[in-house]
Amino acid sequence: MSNVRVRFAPSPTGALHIGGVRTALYNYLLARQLGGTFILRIEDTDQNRYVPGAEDYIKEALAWCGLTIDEGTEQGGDYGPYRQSDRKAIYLEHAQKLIDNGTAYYAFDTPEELDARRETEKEAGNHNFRYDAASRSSMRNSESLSSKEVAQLLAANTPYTIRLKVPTDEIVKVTDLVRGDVQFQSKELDDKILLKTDGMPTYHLANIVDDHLMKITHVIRGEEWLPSTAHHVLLYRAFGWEDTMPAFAHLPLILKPTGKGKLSKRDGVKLGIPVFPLAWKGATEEESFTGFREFGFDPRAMVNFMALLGWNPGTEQELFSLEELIKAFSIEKIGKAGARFDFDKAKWFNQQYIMQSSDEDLITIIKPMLAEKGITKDDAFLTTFVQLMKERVVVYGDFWDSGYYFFTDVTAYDEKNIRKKWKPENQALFEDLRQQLKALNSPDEAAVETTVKSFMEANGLGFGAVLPILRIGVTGTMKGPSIFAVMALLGTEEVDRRLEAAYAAFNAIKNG
RNA sequence: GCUGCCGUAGGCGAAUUGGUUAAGCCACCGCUCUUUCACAGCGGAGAUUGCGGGUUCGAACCCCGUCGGCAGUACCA
Repeated sequence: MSNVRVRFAPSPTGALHIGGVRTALYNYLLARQLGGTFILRIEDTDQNRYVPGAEDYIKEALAWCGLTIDEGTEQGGDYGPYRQSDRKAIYLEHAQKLIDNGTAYYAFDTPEELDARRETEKEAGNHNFRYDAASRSSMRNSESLSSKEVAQLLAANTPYTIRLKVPTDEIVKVTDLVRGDVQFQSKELDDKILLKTDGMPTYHLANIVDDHLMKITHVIRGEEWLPSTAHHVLLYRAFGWEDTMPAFAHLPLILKPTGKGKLSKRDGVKLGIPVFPLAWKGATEEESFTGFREFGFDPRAMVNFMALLGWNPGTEQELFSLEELIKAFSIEKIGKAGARFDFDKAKWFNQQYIMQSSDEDLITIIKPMLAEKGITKDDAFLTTFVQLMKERVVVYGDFWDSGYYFFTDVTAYDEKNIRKKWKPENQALFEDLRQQLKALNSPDEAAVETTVKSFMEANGLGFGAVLPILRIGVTGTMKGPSIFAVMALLGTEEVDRRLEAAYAAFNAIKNG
C-alpha cells in the first residue's frame, strides 16, 4: 500500500448531492489507482445544520455506487476518530497553539456587534466590510485590547472566537493540480474564524488539522473551495506544516441543465429528474427528493456518467467499469470549466448498461418490481421477456411501463391506429385467424409466424393490414418486440382471450 | 462591489502542448434493417474556438484588452 491517502469529507446536512458523489468517486479512483487509502470523514461541526439520518444516507449512497471505504467511522483506522464532533478537544488544543505562536488571536465581538458593524459600514457606502488586518484594531480582540483586559475577559468566561491573523501584505500562492498556480493577495483575505463560540472549529481549522493528523496527501474537492484555499495554506504555514501540505485539486462545478448556476436540489424537482443517488425523505414533501436508484438507474451507469462529467480519458472510450475507471483516471485530465448536468446523456449510459446486462441480473432486478404488483412468473418466461425488452428500455421502470402487457391485460388501445387499420368487414377473417392461432398448442415464435403468414397469403392480406391488428390487439400499442415472439410467449389461451376482447373493443372504437 | 476561476457546434468534450481539411459521444435530420418501436450500421446538418487586437512563416493553444458565465465574500460546509 502506497502512502497516498485521500479523504471524502461530507457534512451530514441532508442528502448527498450528485456533485458530492462525484467528488467521492474521484477521490476513490485516485486512491485505488495508486494503491492508497480512501477515508470517509464526517464533518459535523455545525450542530445547527445537523440532520439525523444524513450520515447513514451518505454511507448507503457510497456503498450503492460501489465505493468502498478503507478508514472511517464504521471501519475505524489508526487516525480516528473520523467524526469531527468527536475530535473537539483536538481542535481547541491546536487553536491554542496558534494563539501561543501569535498566528491567531481571541476575538470577543458578538455576532450582533458584527452585524451592526456591517450595517454601519454599508450605510457609509462600504459594502465589503471585512474582519481583517485593516479593521481588527477597531474590533474587540486580543490584538486591540491590552493583555490585562484580555485576561479579565477570559477569566470572566466571556464568549470568544479564535481568529486567524492573516498577514498584512503578502502573496499567497496555491498550486492546484487542475488549475496550475493560483495567487491571492493576503490583504484581500479576512481573518477567518477558526474556533467558534461553542468551542467547535470551523471547516477551515478542522479541515487543516484533520488532514494533517490523518496524513492526507491529496485534497480533491469542489471548486467552491478554491477561494478559501489561500487561508488553508496560511494555516499550514501557521502550524509549521507547510512541507507536508497535501496537494490540492479543485473540481469544476456541476451546472444546471440550463447551464446557468450550479446544480441544486431544486433543479431536480423542477425538471422531474434525480440529482441525488438515492431518494431522500425529508420532513416535508418539498424537502423530499427522488434518487437515481429509485428512478431506475443502474449504479454502474450513474458512476460512469459522473466520471465523465468533468473528466475525460483522452480516448474515445465512453463505457467504463469501475475497474477500468481506476486504471484510466488521472487528475491531469480533469477539465477546468463547469460541466453541465445532461440527463439525456445519463439515460443513454443506463440504456447501454441494461443492454449489456445478463438476463439473470435483469431478472433479479425485475422480480421484486413484479412482486410488488402481486405478480410472479417463472424464470423461463422472464428470461424471454428481458431478452425481448432489454434493448428498448432506458430505466428499469420501463420494463413495466412499456412491457406491462406481458403480465396483465391491455389497459388502453392505440385508438388512432385502430381507426385507420380496423376493417369491421374483415372481422370474420380475423376470427378465423384467432381460431387458427388457438389451435396451435404451445407454439414457438416460428410457428406463430408461419400461421399468420399463410393466413395472409390465403386471404390476400398484406403485413400492414394484419400485423397492426394483432399487435394492438395483444399489446395495445404499436411499439414493442416482434409480435410473433410476444404471442408465442403469452401462449395460445391468453392470445385468444385478448384477441376476442380486442375485436369487440375495436368495433366500439370504430363506432364511437 | 471586491477577489478568484472559467469560456471549443444545442449539450459533454478531444486536438501528439504553436504545425495541414478543429476528433468522438448525446441530441437533431435522412437512409438501411424492421410494414411497429427500439437496437445496430451508414450518411447529413451544425464551430469565422466569446469578442478585439498583438507576437509568429503559422495561434483553440502565447501576450494585452474586452465581454460573458460561475464561485467565494457567515461564529455553513
